[in-house]
Amino acid sequence: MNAVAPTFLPLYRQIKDLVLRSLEGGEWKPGEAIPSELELAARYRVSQGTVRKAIDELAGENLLVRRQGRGTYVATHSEPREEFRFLRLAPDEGEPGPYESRAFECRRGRASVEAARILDLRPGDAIIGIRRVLLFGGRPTVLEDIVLPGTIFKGLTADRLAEHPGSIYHLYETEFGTRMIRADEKLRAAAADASAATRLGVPAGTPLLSVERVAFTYGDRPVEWRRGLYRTDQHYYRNVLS
Amino acid sequence: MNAVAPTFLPLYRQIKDLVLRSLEGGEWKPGEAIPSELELAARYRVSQGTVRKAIDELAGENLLVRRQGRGTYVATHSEPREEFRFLRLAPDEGEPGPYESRAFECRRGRASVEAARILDLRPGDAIIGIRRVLLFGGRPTVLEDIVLPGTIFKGLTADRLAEHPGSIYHLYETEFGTRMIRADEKLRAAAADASAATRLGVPAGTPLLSVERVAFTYGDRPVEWRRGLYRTDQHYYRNVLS
DNA sequence: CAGTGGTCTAGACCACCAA
DNA sequence: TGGTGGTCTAGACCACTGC
Repeated sequence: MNAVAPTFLPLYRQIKDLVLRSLEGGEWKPGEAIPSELELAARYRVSQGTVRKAIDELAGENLLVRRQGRGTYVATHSEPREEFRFLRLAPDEGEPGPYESRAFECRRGRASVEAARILDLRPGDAIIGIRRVLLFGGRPTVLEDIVLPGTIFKGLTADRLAEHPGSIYHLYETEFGTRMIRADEKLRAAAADASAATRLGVPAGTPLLSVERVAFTYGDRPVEWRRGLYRTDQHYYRNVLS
Repeated sequence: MNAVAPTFLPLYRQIKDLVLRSLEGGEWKPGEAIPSELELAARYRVSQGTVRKAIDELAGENLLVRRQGRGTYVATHSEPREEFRFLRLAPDEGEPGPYESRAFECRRGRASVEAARILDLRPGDAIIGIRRVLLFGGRPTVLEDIVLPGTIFKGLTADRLAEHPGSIYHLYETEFGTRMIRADEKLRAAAADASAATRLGVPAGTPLLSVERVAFTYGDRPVEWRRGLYRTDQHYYRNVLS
């Protein structure tokens, strides 16, 4: 928006961009190790310290994971520590536990004007719509509507959703080569309508937490739009202000 | 909790702790500049690079602010950029604007068992309870109950709240020498009870966003507990997952 | 033991700001 | 113009991992 053109781009920033391009292009895949700092320094003709600073920033943005004595790895949504990075629901009592996802709808459609604006498409472009419920301890707790660009996620069906273990972002990553790296959320309180009430097993009118999310992949490209309705009678949405 | 005793404490970590102690002890006050990197390097008998890494971390935690060509400053809640770090309410249309705070209650009391647990006090210890409404564009939007330890905030009255411009954290900082550096929040959806409905000018039963916060000062000491009820018909709570 | 990331240093130079 | 933070280098050594 109001970004000022930098008068000067430090070397380590340029190196960071080069590494980013390799990540984006799939030269190193999620879960794999990238070359050692000394190798990268030789490749780019800079000192180890400069590579180090570039990698530091990428690790800070959760794109890479450093492991002392072993190497630096491309982050992946299959790691347990990533499991609750994008799902900030915690139970009132005890630790966040496993959940079950039940997708009850998955169909192709056309982007509305709003969906097109948000996902940077044109109205009428192919999209895929998913509706699902998340169950914690067998209890329906989250009802979600997910909208995806059809071109990227072509071939995504309810069956493939059901087959796939783990988080949906893990599926995006392994099956469609699209890694989510950041998301913006807008939270509101809303009353359950008849449909949501039925799906979540609460009376109509029950206050629910409405969570609208736009998720981005490399280069700040929006590739997922979803709206969730959360029951918050036995869970809460946790956040840290720092 | 399950932190492993580090077998080895890097030098820059020790320097960081020393700087932290000076901040905590008030050697450098909010808004002031701390000594230059070279001065600190001389004081602690380490290289500039080591001081640099320590300061980098403190700046990353929003305790210090670097300003190229000028120096490094102690962060303060009086800066505009801090204004919305702890208030994540944004209007549906337009940019976050100024708001007005009306404290309609401010009284001394005794800590309940729950308040004592959360604020690390003993039940019956002195506390101060504040109730206030935040107005955006003249419209009541947030209703908050704030609980503070009486020993730290002795002498806080409704008048002083009313006199003070800017955010309440700015007041804590300037009047009571207590700087908030981090907060945990738990979000839920709740229905407006009669009292909240009146204060916020909505029908009873209206879904509201419930935000419970525990805020911490240096050393992870909890010093504020509050619960807010947010109208979300023209505003939303923004969050970034990264 | 070899290889990786992590720390620390000393010094040079650059970009930015205030006076 | 001097002082501050910001970048970059080269090299030494330490801590951790896996073979």
